[in-house]
Amino acid sequence: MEKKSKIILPCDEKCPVRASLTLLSGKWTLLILFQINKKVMRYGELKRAIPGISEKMLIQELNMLVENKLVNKKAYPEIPPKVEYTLTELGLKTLPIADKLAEFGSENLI
Amino acid sequence: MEKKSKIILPCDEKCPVRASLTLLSGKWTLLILFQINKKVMRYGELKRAIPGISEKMLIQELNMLVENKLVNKKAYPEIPPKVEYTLTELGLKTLPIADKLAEFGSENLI
DNA sequence: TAAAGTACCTACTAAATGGTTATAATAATT
DNA sequence: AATTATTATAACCATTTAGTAGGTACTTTA
Repeated sequence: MEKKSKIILPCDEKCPVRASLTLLSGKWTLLILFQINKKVMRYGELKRAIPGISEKMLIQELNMLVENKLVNKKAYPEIPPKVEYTLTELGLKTLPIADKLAEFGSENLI
Repeated sequence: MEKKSKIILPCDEKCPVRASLTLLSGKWTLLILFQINKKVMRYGELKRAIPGISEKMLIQELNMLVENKLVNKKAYPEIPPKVEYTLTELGLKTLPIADKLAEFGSENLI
């Protein structure tokens, strides 16, 4: 009698999907990256581009993304203040993920 | 004097990225779909495949995925119980998203 | 004189997520 | 005879995440 034991390789902390999700799995994260995209976006523009997000979440996520080097922040010492956000090289590399989300959404959900 | 007004198209409830994220943005969701992949996975196998997830979250997410028709559930009326999970056609269509997450993770995070 | 716009920050509340323990029923293993 | 394995559900509390409301400091517009 043979033992049929299925080999399961557990996805631990080195699993690439898990690592990506640790960084990107928030409710708003990928949407913000997608909205910035290849553009230069100011804080207020992003706020208007993403109706429904609270100012707190937007600034919190932007700060997180800057910390994790997905987004560049350029502040001008002017009054009224002017701050521009762009994607870093690393941030640009998340766009294919957002593109797949967009593809799945438009083909199956909308 | 010209007015430079940048046109911003707000991403509302019909934005495909948003619609996808509403369904998939959880911390574990895409990881579970990725683990099931093209296989037939039992509850216990998934539990071992995703170390760190609590039983509660796993069953909660599986129920949600079944409800949203991304996952099929086949329960055998046996004792001890045996339940098999597979991806539906719709669920299979989320795999490209997980693949991009895996790609991003292995190239930039690991 | 008042309101609107700019990019935030802080305190508080609400919701989502996570963890633990207990329960079920029965076959196979120790 | 007791333990382990199986797939859940339910109750409870702790923690994390998200949302709400208000304020700051200054300028321009009405």
